[in-house]
Amino acid sequence: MRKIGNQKRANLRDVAKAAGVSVATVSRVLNSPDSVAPETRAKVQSTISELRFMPSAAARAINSGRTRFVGALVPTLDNAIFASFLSALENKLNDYGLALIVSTIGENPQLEVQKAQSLINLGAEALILSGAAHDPKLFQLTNQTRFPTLATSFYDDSAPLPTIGYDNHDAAQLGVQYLKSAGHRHIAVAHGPVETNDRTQARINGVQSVSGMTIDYHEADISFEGAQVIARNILAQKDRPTAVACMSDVLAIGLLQQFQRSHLRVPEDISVLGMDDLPFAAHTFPALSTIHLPVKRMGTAAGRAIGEWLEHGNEPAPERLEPQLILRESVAEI
Amino acid sequence: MRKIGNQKRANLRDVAKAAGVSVATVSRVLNSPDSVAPETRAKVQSTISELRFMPSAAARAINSGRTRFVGALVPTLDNAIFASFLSALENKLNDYGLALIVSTIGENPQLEVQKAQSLINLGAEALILSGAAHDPKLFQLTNQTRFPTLATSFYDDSAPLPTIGYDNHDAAQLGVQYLKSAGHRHIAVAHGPVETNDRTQARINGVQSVSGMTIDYHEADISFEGAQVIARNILAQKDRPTAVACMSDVLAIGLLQQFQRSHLRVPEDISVLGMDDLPFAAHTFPALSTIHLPVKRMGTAAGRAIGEWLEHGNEPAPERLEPQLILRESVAEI
DNA sequence: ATGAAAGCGCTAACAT
DNA sequence: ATGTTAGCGCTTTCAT
Repeated sequence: MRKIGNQKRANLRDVAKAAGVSVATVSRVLNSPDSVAPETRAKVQSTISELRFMPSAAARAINSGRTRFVGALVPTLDNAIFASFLSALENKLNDYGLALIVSTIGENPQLEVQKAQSLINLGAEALILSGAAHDPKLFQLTNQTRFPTLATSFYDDSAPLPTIGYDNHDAAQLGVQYLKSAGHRHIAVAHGPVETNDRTQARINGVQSVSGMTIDYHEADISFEGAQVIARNILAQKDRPTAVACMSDVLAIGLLQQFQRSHLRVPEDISVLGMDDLPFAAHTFPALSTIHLPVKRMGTAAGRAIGEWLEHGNEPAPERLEPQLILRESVAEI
Repeated sequence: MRKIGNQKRANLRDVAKAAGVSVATVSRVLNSPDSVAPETRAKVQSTISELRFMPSAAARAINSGRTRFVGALVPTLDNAIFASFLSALENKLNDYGLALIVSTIGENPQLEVQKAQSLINLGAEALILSGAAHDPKLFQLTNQTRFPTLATSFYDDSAPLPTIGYDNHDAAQLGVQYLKSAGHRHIAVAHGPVETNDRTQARINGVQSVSGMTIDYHEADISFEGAQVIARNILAQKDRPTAVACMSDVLAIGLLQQFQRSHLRVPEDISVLGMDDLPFAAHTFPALSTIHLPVKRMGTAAGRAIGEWLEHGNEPAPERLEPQLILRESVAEI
């Protein structure tokens, strides 16, 4: 038994004995107070606080089969996009009396399976995933057992899992179309690794769906170092594009800095468009024009979906959230 | 009982029956495989995977008294400082086979007590706090029961709890001293709310410890909006300071933008010094000089401390991590 | 309205 | 090396 310090934690029996009732009665005041006589209830409740009694979640779980927490798997916390999502998710979950436990998995599908496994072992009642690309084993894990699982950060109403998110294809298309309407005909696209990230792939498809543009593709890590590499390559070009569409704000902000450092003015000499709408994006100089991805709303929607699923058995319907063009100062009309 | 889909989850007894051994043997191959004959072990293991058996964490916890997860309470995830800390913490914890569950509490001490309570209810084996200011009830909760609790984000070897962190007083002092050595004699200090944040208070004390400076204090929310207000106030001054020391990078980055927007050059017209060293800080234009707070190392140290405490009973010693001056481009020597 | 008692899935003595 | 069995702290019938 786990004892902390000297006095071991009081349990149901201790309370029952001290209050002069049976354990069943104590359990009742905990779970259905109305079924207990007011006086009895009052006495039990006061004994509970006297003894600082706290029901054991484990013992509860073993009986009720409910742990009241769900797990989320995200690539990283080191990215405001996921952090915002998770904080909105946690808030909504709390409305349903559900706790959230977060695991980070990098971009490693194997690790994801493993962490999903431990989350389920731990007792998670549902899983919330990011993106569409997952190890098949993950689906074995969740699909076969019909384990409540939700995919986020993308929208696809024909996916094997319910999805809640924005359409990455459309988001990128929206950006490039805007660039086109602003008069740009030759642009660069800066994006992260395609191989390991399905959302990036979807965005590139969106870019390609816009006709009548000359487009150079630059792939690098989504990091400031990656941006540096891309900037160097763009700067070295003989026929330089008039704008660069970044598939991530981090890349855009990095480019902003690198261009200015090379005495290229943004947007006079070259335009930069981001994607994500990180908190910082509005506060760079010049302020970044970007595609806003509704991650807060996504977190709230995911929380509600899971809450309804677990508490009322309503299986979630796919939900599509619209990305939005945010015009600030980093793109010029030409 | 919780059953998912049709076939209820296999349990120890099912495995034992199917493998033709006793439940104890199955339990043994799970917990001390070496004590089981190789053949028996092999048979049991194969039955385990056939039946997709997964031990129930709750049942385990109830017996062993161990849940193998710890809780962390942070103000917010919407701040790279905490996100970095947590990801390092989680990594280190994983080395000890410990999982991390994160709760966000804003700047609300009441909420902190409440969330701490639910974490403990849930079965957390230890708690990791941020900062020094907590509701007394929190200490009742943890101190009286000698619940393993660690405080981070500040250092104080005489605190009631073991602390792992940097000295906020020294960090601020370091910054202002640098400004002084660079020739600045009249500076502004931009900081967040003092009332609700003990770390901010400590930093201000550090600022005040430097003599021979004229210092204007500007308090605002730690946000870009807050920075905007502070920038307006500084800009409106007749006798303008030559530098502003920000107690947070968010404030510094906001100021950078606001100053440039008002056609004030940084650092030629006014210097800006940050604190935190957010990932973005190196990639603003001009790049931000700042005080680096070793949050990654702090996360690792905290993870190790908790791991050693829980796994080997070694109570952690306070640990002091040094803040570090990072010279980039936003401060001029005059 | 309350109590007695049977488990839940597992671990840990204790036997063999 | 393996089995038997008594719990762990709680919820939940089923009686009363």
